Amino acid sequence: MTPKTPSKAGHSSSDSHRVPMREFSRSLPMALLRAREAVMRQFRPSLRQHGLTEQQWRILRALAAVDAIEVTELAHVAFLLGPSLSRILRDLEARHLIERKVAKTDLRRAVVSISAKGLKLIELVAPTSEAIYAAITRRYGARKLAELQDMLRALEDGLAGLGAPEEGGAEPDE
Amino acid sequence: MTPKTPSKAGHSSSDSHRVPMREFSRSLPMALLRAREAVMRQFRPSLRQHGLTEQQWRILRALAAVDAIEVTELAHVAFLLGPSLSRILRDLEARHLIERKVAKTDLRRAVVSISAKGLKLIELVAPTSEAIYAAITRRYGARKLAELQDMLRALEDGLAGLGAPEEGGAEPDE
DNA sequence: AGGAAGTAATTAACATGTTAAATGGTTCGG
DNA sequence: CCGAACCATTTAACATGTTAATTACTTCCT
Repeated sequence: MTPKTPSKAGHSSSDSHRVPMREFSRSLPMALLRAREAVMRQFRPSLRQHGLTEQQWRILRALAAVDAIEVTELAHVAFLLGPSLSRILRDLEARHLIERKVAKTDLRRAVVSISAKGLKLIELVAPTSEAIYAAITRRYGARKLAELQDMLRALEDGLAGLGAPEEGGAEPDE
Repeated sequence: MTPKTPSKAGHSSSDSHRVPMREFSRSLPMALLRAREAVMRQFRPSLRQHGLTEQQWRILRALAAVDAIEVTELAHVAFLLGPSLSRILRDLEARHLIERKVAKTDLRRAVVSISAKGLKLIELVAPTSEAIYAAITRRYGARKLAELQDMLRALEDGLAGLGAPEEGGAEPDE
């Protein structure tokens, strides 16, 4: 039925050119990407049904947990770069899901908060989202999931200062 | 150092609005995203120095491992969606890093292969890339790294058929 | 005070992610 | 042999990732 038979178009592992490199499917970035995609694939349809992208949902959730927050701090919390955040906030504000005002003490800073409409949307989406998360947890095992998260955090922390030049410390040579 | 002192702007955990939701920083998608970003942050500067994006590098590496490959299969291997791959192949071909020709047996299919120039570029970048990977492995521990990869693959496999409707097979109930 | 340097946010420009639609080619049933 | 259904690839349209440049405001130094 499915003519999905590979093993054609030439040969299996024809290394006519061969550079000494990792097998690629075994690379850590690829493994992380694939795992994350497998997870997000579960959530995207539900979010899309409510007109939200993954990043917009991240922002709303972050806002729902606080009274108000400055843009820079929001970028940090939601793990988004400034330019992305800027565009998304413009859009969410136009949809009246958030509110924005300038800080009184520093006119450069903007303070963002979620609106009543935004809260209503969250309350609408949250149950499905939590159900999906619960299903994933059941499938993978709560214990194992916690362990995975620990290992991911350890990886992140371990790499925190590898190629990143320490500010305040002179770089030996160059 | 880091004036990352929260606990201002009102209060610490001001739950003026509170929706029953996971703490967010503890969400699996976020953990995977952060970990992957920490890893990629190590590679990007080197790739950028050679005028390559992460995805372009993925494609060149995949091509270096085979003689030739069809576009659909390449998309699968490099974990890219069709439209992205289409654009990138156009660009790489214009830079003469790859070559493309139509399949003789099926005029719809295109067959792609790496060029001599592309191979030279890979040989130029690979040493640095491998050195970075080695540094990460040392930092995190080879054993632990292998374990992490196993857990990531298990997660991916476990989620393979959760929300995806099985074609031809009825979904029992859970 | 006043200009140099620094900072917060946005804008610009290009590359990719994501879904839908279009294009060109193939296969199959009648 | 012809059209319907199907398939591989590309194009379209919009949202985000990523780095550099701008803009507006603030601080600091003399």
